[in-house]
Amino acid sequence: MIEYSSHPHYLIAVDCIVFGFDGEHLKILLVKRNLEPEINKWSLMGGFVGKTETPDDAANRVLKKTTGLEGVYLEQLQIYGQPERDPIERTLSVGYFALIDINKYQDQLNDDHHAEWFLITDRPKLIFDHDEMVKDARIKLRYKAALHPILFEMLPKKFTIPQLQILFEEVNDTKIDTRNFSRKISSTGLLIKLEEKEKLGSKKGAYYFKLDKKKYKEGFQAFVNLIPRLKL
Amino acid sequence: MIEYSSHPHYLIAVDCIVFGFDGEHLKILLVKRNLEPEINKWSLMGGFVGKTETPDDAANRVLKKTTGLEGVYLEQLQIYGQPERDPIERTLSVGYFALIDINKYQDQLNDDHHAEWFLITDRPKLIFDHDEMVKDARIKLRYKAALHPILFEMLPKKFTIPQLQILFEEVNDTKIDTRNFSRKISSTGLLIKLEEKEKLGSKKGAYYFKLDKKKYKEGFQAFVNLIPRLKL
DNA sequence: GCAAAAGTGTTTCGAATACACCCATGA
DNA sequence: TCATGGGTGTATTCGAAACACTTTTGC
Repeated sequence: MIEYSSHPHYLIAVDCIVFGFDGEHLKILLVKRNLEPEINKWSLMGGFVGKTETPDDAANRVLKKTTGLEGVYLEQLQIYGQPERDPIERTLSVGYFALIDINKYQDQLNDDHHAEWFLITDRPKLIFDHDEMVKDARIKLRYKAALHPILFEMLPKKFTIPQLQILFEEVNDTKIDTRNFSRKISSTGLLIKLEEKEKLGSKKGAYYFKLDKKKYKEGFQAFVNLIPRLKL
Repeated sequence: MIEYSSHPHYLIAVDCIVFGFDGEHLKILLVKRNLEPEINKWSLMGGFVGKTETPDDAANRVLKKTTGLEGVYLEQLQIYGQPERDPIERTLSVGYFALIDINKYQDQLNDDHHAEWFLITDRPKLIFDHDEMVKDARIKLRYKAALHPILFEMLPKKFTIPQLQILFEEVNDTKIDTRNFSRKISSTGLLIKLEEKEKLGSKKGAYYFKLDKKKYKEGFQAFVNLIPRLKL
């Protein structure tokens, strides 16, 4: 029988950076690690890739198990493979980032899984190389969001233009001109204006919009250039 | 002692898609696989990730060993992890793509390593999921090259604007207006015009240019929008 | 009536495009 | 002298950016 005899074998893990938006700030979801080493330290949600799974499968499974989320936006970041990144045993980890609507899942999260949201700008130190992963994920999110309308994945079904703008500003760490922003967003044709108004954020109230799902799918691959000027 | 007892371990490989440009066409470098299974079939250059290596290290090593190339542009593509992608034993592979100047290395390649260049548009069927990797690499190359000046990595030290334009056209599978292209390229400030002319391609001859290395490094992260209109 | 946020319109500027002719040279 | 590819200039269009006022309504 043929075999790749002498080559070493390693554990393969996945780690998920979950981004969310609460209407004001960009946040990430963290859990307290439940195994040694580094037990009870803050960590990304991770798990090992099973025998019959692809890394994508594993990431989806881990996400479902730790957070109850299913069918969310999930994208591969890169592989992390420093030989000593896990002190116990060599483990290569495939980083993923996910985008979710915080509000939709908040209840289950707090109750069932001991996961907690942190401001992206004010989060605890994480185990292993997870801080590096978060940093990379943030850069990639920014990069991607500058060209593709993925940020809608973090908003509820109904949302207002001001909310959307704050999200863009958070992700890109910048201020955007209200008038130019709303014109640009309108020109994408991705939004459908609703009758209803949101009245919590202001006296006047802001109209709700929803995504035009069909156009969203069609236009997803198109470059849209949504950010005034991408600063790196 | 702590251990991650029961989780499965796998082989980790790297596979390199090497792009080159011969002045007329975009090409990729392939080798005949020298081990079972699929021995003597065309394949990407690959190898296993050693105990003390990162995947990046392994990719560089493989590239050096099979082609003699060192210090070339190398970027991680993604991980390929279908459980059955290698029929012998589960192996996850990290795909990389490299950009090199064909002419610089052509001699060593043919003599030492049995590697061969193929037109990207006319290449043999590859083993395992390598065709998928090539397809993905091409898309990523196009995407990246639309925003970053990476294509210079495939040109010799001295090159002409017409050569550069052909390269852009090949990568993007499109035709570009000569006048607009040269203006756009000039406006980047990345090129330095030389006295010397290239006389092989035409009677009149075309001026050689070289890269302004300093500006290239500075401007690498900046978006430059080098392609007239990116068609997806 | 006033504070606070929402919503909208115009002008300016620069980049992208479309387009056509002259130049230099070897054959 | 002519065929071949190299090199350049201009007008137009479109999108990006800068900029300020009016509207609504809860308090």
